[in-house]
Amino acid sequence: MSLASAREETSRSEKRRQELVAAAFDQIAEHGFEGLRTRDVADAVGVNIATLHYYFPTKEALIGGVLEHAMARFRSTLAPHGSPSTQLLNHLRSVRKLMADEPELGIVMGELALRSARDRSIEKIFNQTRDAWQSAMKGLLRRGVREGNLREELDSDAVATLVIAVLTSLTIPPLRDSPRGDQALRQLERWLGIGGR
Amino acid sequence: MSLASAREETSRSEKRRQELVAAAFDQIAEHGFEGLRTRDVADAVGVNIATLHYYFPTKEALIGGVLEHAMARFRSTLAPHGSPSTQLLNHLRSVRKLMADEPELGIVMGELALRSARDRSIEKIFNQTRDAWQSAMKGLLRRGVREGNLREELDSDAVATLVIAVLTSLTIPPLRDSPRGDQALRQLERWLGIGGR
Amino acid sequence: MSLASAREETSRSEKRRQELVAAAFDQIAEHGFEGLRTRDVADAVGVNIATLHYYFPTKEALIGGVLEHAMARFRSTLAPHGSPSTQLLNHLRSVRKLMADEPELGIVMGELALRSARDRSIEKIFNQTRDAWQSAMKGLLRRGVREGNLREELDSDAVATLVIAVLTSLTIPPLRDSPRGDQALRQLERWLGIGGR
Amino acid sequence: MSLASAREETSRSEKRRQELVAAAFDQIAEHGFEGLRTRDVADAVGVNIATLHYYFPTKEALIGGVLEHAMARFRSTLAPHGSPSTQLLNHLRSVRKLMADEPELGIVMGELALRSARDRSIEKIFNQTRDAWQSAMKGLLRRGVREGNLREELDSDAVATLVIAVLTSLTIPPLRDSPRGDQALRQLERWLGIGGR
DNA sequence: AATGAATGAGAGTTCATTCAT
DNA sequence: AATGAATGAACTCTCATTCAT
Repeated sequence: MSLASAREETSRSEKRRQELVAAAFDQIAEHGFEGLRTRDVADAVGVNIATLHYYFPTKEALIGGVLEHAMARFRSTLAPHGSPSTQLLNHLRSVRKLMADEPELGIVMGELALRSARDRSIEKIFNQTRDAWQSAMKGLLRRGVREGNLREELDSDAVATLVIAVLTSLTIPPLRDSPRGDQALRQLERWLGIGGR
Repeated sequence: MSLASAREETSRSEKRRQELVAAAFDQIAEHGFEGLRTRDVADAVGVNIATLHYYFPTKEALIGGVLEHAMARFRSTLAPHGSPSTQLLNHLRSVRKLMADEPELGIVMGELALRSARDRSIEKIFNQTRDAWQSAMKGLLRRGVREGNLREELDSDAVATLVIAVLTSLTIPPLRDSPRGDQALRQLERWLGIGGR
Repeated sequence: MSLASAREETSRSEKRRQELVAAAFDQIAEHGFEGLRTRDVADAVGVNIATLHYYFPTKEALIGGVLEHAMARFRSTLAPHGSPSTQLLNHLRSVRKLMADEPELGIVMGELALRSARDRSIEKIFNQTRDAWQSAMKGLLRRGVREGNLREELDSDAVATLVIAVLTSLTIPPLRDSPRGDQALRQLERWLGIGGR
Repeated sequence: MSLASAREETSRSEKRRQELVAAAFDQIAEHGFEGLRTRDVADAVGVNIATLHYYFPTKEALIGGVLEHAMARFRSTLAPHGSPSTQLLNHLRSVRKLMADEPELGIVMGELALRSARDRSIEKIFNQTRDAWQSAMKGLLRRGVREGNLREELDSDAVATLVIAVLTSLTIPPLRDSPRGDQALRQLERWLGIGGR
């Protein structure tokens, strides 16, 4: 087998893994963990249930794949550029946009968040992501104050926490779909002194 | 059977219903909807599984009971008195206290919130509660502004939404247990101009 | 419910347990442990597979029931009366008869014996039975020598072991069905000086 | 391809077959037929499961290989030399030694013996081996009597059967590991008038 | 000669629900 | 009002076997 076809082989296999993860993701978004059935996942991809177990030995392993996928999808929103206040504004709006465009991601994150209370491996990854988010946010706020883009009196740590709290609440159904999410964010922007109007 | 014993009979029956609901509530808090088993609920109360079905014909009916119970428990926190800004402060703190003292309620509310995306009957009750909360909050803020306890420029509707968003985020694991919940709330109080310090 | 019907209830339940054990016994006799399927056992009794699990939570528990049953069936052969040499002769012949009349018991004992090498709980019960058998046999031989029914020079312990070895070998297919089993036993009787001819 | 390399190819292929048979043998010894998994066999040899099926089209075929292997291993013990009584003694002791040194062989023979009740092809080979063994033993005894090494009154056929029965019982767990196996054999030697103390 | 990927059939086990008592 | 017994339908996971490469 040539190197090229070996690479092809690898990617074909990896593709199947991702198809399965994507299908599982969709199932969770639609029916919750409560309604996640390995057979439905396999059916959605069009493979036998045994094939699913060939890639993911247990349901738990499949969920692990979904966790990774969701986290990666979410983290990709955190890449910032521009002045601190612009970055902050962009971040708030891109998270909001992400939740509006892909409500499934919000649902799955919510399901994972709840599950993190019962599943150590999920909890660990969740905490890591949250800490990274928190310190990125804090650094952004601090730089904003230093560069004069944000109000002086602002306590970067507490505000970072509050901002994350508000963004997190966007994943919860009552706020996700309604225009209230936008409303809450705009008020936050006002208090932060960014975003105009 | 005398009227008295009939009433007794009824209340004894009602007590059993509530025991079952409480046990189901605990199960959901500990294992999520994913891990809710009617048999475990019956065992926890010490009755036969068939007895549970005598009181709640289906699992859904039992979950309905839990929903009612959780909502009632939560709404009881919303009864305020004192000046608007004091009321607001009290409300923020009592919700925070409730989440700290009874984390199970937060978990179950979270589980129900997620389920509301899939279950019309839950969604309906959730929306009602949210709307009642929102308009109570809005009224409070408006009165606060009118009476001079709160800043003039405050847009009562947007702020009400934001406050509810922050309070809601307290039910989510990453914020529930850590001191960050308090941190976020204190920052919110500062922005609202209540709570001193 | 009256005491009588309670007793009836108990025995009806016990009866079902025994039906299931008997069916499992038959399956093992016919197909070995290798071919033991809980579904077939349930079908043989005419109940749903879930009913089987109502009585025996796991397959292992069912096998435990079969073990008990087989052992009890076997031990019932050990009840002796008459003079020692008569008892000994009776014992040899009744074990042989048991194996000839109920070859299934021999097969199942063989399957259990092999499994005892891998399963501590089976091993334990097997060893107990063997020890009880060994000491009963030894006592019988010793009394036989003392009462003059058996040769003086006989080493009761070694002979007891040998007798048990020969009887045990009767459960193994090559000796079980053929007339060779009888032949071996008759030779043993001759050496023991019992059984005439 | 030259003749030499063709032969090499064949023998390399034969070697792989034997590796697989040996691995299957070990699996049966450790887990019984009940726990024999073709995948484990392939893994033990370090080849893909599909490779196993290249050499043995079905699991039955693999078991056939194990049967042959076990029988060959066992028959090799039956080659005797010396005077009849010495040969007999050697035979008893070498069988005992074989069982003590390689208990796996005993286990696998036991598993095969049980399976012979259900599998015609195993039964056939088992009967052949047993018959060969029986007539070799009988001839040995007859010659022993003729040459004055063994007691006159001895019925060679019955005694041969008995000896084989005792040796067979050595493969069964309760007698295999304990010192009782030796005890039984020594008593047998005493009755045969060979081996002395 | 060897492999990765895939599968059909079936394994033991679970669970909400029912029903006679 | 309460129970023991029973069940249908499903669930996750397993295994011998196949096939394209």
